[in-house]
Amino acid sequence: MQDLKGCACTGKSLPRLLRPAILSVLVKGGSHGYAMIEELKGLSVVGDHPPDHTGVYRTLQVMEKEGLVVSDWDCPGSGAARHNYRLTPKGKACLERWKRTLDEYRRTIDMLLKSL
Amino acid sequence: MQDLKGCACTGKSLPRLLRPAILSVLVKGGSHGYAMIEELKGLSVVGDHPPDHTGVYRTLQVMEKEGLVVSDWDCPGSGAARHNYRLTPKGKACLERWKRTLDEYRRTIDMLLKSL
DNA sequence: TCTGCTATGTGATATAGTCACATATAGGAG
DNA sequence: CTCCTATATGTGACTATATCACATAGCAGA
Repeated sequence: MQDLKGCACTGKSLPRLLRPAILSVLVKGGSHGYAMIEELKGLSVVGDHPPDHTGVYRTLQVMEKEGLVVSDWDCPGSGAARHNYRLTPKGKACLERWKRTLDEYRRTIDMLLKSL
Repeated sequence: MQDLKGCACTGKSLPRLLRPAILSVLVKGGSHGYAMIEELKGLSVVGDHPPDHTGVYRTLQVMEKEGLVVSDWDCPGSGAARHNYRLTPKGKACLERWKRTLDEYRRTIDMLLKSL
């Protein structure tokens, strides 16, 4: 399959949840940064503490360099131009890998909670 | 109670799991770095990927500066000297806070898994 | 003496996320 | 026309967390 070595989705570096959250929005169809930020507010990553918008834009840039997403410019007749993102096959593979990783996280957190 | 503002245990900065893992070992009784590392191998934070030992020592130093743990030197007749750590009341408060935070993480991860 | 286990640590680097700040279009209120 | 709000995107500097390479020291057994 794809080369995911060193990618955060392998769980190598106990990641935060921004990357899988972005992937979960994109898998439902292409979208742009601002719309994702609005959706992530609804998802509410821990309490009422949505992720910083700069982190979302920056993560999208990094994910594009890594080949997980591709983008094109959407210049509507009215309103600000926007960057439209779509998942690549590599991005979909990354997403599948995240399912396992998140499941492992959940089990680890369960173990921790039991021993606290 | 204690001033935990800005402390990672409030969940402010989607943390990794090293701090609560260390607290979970210490709450069972005082211990030293090496023993904690051995226990954390058993806990296996994600797959078979135990935390780096330098991170544990460094985190303990930081936690001592923050007043979550206190230490004294244990110089046994034979073997290398070791740093013995115990939880402080502030450390116990931090631990209690972590329970809520970890529970929130688990719920967030559950939500994410459902939407992937 | 050499190896391995116990036990502790520093220096440099990498990664992830936050805070303050900057830019631009467009619509409505005053 | 100006100000405010919403939409939309970003950079620079900083902080927090974790990893990699490397260093040290006691003691036990081959």
